[in-house]
Amino acid sequence: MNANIEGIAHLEGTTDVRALLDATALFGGLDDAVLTRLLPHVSLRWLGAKKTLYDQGQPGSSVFVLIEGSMKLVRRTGGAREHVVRLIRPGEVLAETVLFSSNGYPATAVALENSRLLEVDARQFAVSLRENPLLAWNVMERLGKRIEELQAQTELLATHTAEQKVAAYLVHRYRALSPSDAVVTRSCRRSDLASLLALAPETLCRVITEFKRRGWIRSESGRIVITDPKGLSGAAP
Amino acid sequence: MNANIEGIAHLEGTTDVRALLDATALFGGLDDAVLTRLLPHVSLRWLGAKKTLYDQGQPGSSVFVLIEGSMKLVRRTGGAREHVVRLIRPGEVLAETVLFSSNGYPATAVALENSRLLEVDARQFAVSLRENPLLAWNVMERLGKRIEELQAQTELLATHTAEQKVAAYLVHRYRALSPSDAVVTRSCRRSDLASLLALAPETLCRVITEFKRRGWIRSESGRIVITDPKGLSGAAP
DNA sequence: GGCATGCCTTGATCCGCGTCAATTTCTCAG
DNA sequence: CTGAGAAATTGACGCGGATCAAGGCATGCC
Repeated sequence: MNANIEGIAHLEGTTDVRALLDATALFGGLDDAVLTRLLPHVSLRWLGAKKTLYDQGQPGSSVFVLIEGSMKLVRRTGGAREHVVRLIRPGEVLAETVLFSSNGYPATAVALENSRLLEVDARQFAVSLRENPLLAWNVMERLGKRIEELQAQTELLATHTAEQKVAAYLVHRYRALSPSDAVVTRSCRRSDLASLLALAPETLCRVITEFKRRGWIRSESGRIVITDPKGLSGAAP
Repeated sequence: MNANIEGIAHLEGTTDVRALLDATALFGGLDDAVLTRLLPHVSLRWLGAKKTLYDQGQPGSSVFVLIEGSMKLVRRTGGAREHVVRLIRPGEVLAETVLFSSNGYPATAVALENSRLLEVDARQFAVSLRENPLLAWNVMERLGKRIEELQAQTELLATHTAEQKVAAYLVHRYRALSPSDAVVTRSCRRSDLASLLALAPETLCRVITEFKRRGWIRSESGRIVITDPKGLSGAAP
């Protein structure tokens, strides 16, 4: 029931791969011929909650599009510590960089809930890319967006205090939702969100408590509900 | 005299735009016809030290390639504070995202020393992109690399202590150099480097002093010379 | 239902790093 | 060469958030 950015919500439950492909921002609006050639190299996959889709460093042979559910990307850095890099929602693309990099998957992908994805063979994708300028353009737009997202993320980590980070994140998510509802889905654990924002779980918890006290948010069966976007925006620089 | 990643060092001083274009990773190896069509929309620009190439938010009509010199990208975030986002060296591309985004330049570009750049008209670039799959592929590779760089940057900011940040940064730069010399060029001011690593200038200074004391680096007329890469790597997780 | 395991929450403590302030060194115009 | 302004350094101090520790609350397995 959550709002899907990419407008594929109405296809929930569909198993028609072609229809699903066509509904994504990446593959939408392509010539029938292109889609037809790509189709044999696309498959629909189910993934149970907490299951790993692929591991960091593993040679990457596929690109994915999340259809339903949610996932997290985790990096194991030098130490034993692991760091959540990105949370993924329906319509978003995973492992785009595999197309160009020979270093394999840059992070480990884990399902947060039962999920459904399209798996696209990277080699065939690359072939189609060279043949089809529109597809190439779509991919470039997508990569450009990723770059902007990452820049926003770096800025978030660089400049802000704990309260500012959380406020900025919540406002960001709030803006991505339909204006009608104020629910920020929290399918990930608090500790995952904390890791994404480079905070200790305890600190995140304290900030959330404080925001509740100020009447900016409310907790509702594990989700966070934004009640005062104005107030939050005031705390996010 | 410094090592240029992109192998355009031997063209220092050249004013032959076509030769310069052909030497870049982005436009190298293209058909003559493509290059010829693009050429009228490419110009060579000089920029004095401390001069601004373009301002954040300004509608972006050009993409640039740095030929000689060095630059910094600065973002003015909500507050008055400004944050160095990226340091740019010869061969690197500036403002790639202008091709896809309608938000104008995402950051302000300032020359750190006297610099020379190629200016490519964005509109014409986009046209060539649609017509030429090889060029499109080059651009996608470039964008993919940027994404990986940004991911490394986020990780740097997220996980590490001040010492780890500096050590990781120095090691990173050291690896990008030719193995023969251990000089990390420091054409930027300390405060710029501090901002890039999200540190107070004072903190950066203290860390550098400490690293000198440990015999890992040396100062030499404003540059930092790495004397013990092993030691540094040990401090970078 | 009952127990267990893991996560969230709350409290107490500590330390790294940002801030402020004072001194030294660098840069460059004249 | 000389002086002025900016940047780099060094020191003292305080705060924000990480860490450690303990208790409350879910979820899942038998």
